Amino acid sequence: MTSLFALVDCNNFYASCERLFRPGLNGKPVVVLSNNDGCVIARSQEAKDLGIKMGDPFFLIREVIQQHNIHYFSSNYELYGDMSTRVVDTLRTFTPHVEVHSVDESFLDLGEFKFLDLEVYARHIKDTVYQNLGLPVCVGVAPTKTLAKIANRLAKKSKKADGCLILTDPYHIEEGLKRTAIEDVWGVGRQYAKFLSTYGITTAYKLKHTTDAWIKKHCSVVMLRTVKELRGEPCSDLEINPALKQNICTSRSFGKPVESFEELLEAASSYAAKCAFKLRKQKSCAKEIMVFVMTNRFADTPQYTNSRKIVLPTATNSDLELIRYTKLALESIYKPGYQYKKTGVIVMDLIPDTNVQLNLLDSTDHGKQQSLMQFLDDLTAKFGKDTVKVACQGTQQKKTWNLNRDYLSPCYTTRLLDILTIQI
DNA sequence: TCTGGGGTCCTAGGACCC
DNA sequence: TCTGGGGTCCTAGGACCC
Repeated sequence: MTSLFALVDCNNFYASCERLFRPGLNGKPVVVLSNNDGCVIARSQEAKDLGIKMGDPFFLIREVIQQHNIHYFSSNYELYGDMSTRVVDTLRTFTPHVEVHSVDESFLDLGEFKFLDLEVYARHIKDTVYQNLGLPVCVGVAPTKTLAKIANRLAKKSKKADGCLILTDPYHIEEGLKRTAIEDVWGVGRQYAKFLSTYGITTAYKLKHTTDAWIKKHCSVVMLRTVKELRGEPCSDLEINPALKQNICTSRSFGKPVESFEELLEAASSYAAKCAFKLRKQKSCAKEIMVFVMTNRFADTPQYTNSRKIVLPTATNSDLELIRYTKLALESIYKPGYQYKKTGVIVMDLIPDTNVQLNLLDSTDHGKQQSLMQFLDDLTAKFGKDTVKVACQGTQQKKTWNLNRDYLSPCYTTRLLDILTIQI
């Protein structure tokens, strides 16, 4: 009984989403920028062809952008998240066995379909997503997830494949691996690619034919799994119900440097509230909280980075509680006179919210907190985020520490309420 | 002026126990 | 003063992914 996986991957996902609602941009170069419009995180094919690289700082490529009339957007995660959900909904009409691997990639277990004409089936998936949503995807099918990744990549690159590639025939697998550079193998990062190359292992094919003993000795058990997957031996199953997160982190770089404690606290409190919201969404409570601050490592100014972890007396997912300890932590690491660039809040040691053990020395009324947060979440669901918040998150509309998002597209598919509010 | 954010998994080494 | 070895738990840090 051999296994069979499909990897469905949206092409240039963020750029494609931006283009959906601006059909005039079809065929034109488009890039999407990271938070604070810092660097390029997505490119349309035309932008790639112009030599724009992933991670290129925006300010360094301004000239190229103007010269070739490249269209650029601030990242609009509301839009991408919504489109992502719709893609997955479409994929689930093919099989319930879908692993949402990232915002633009899903694995499908096609084990039950191996007697179908896979070529036809894969193309049907691709065409259906395009018909329903207008988003182009590529489909790679193979006996393991690692091979499906490679099939998908070849499907994207090869004109002949035209977006769909079935990699099940042993001869085709070998040929595919020969055409895959070592750094393009899933699980081989920059460090290992460099290391393996020094031993002449420069392709997926050569990696596949390296002995287990050598891999174990020089690499890791993780790499060994990758090698086995290249040989067609599945080491990773579909994860349909993802495990609850073990840590949740919310952090941002500031639009402008921040010096005052008050502003830093506004930002950190907002991130703590965001963590609390994410905790409630997965029905967890945190037993520890960590707050960090850092200055701009690229700037020629005095540098300072520090963090403080606090073990909470009672596990919680309340905005108020987490903000209280965020403030304590921040007070203990804040030093005046520095230009802070970033702060963040990480909640750790998460447990199900039904397993919270009360602490006798803790005087907080947790029942009251819980109903307050439920009420707050209801308000948010009804009226949008930040309808109600804790005062130290700040009340000014435009905060100095806010993100720069100067080139934001409208949230076409969500945020109806915002649009209404503006019109009123 | 301007360089992202949010995760996972594994390993090594120290502390501690018996 | 000499002085073993194995197990567990925790933490920090590295590598990777998208």
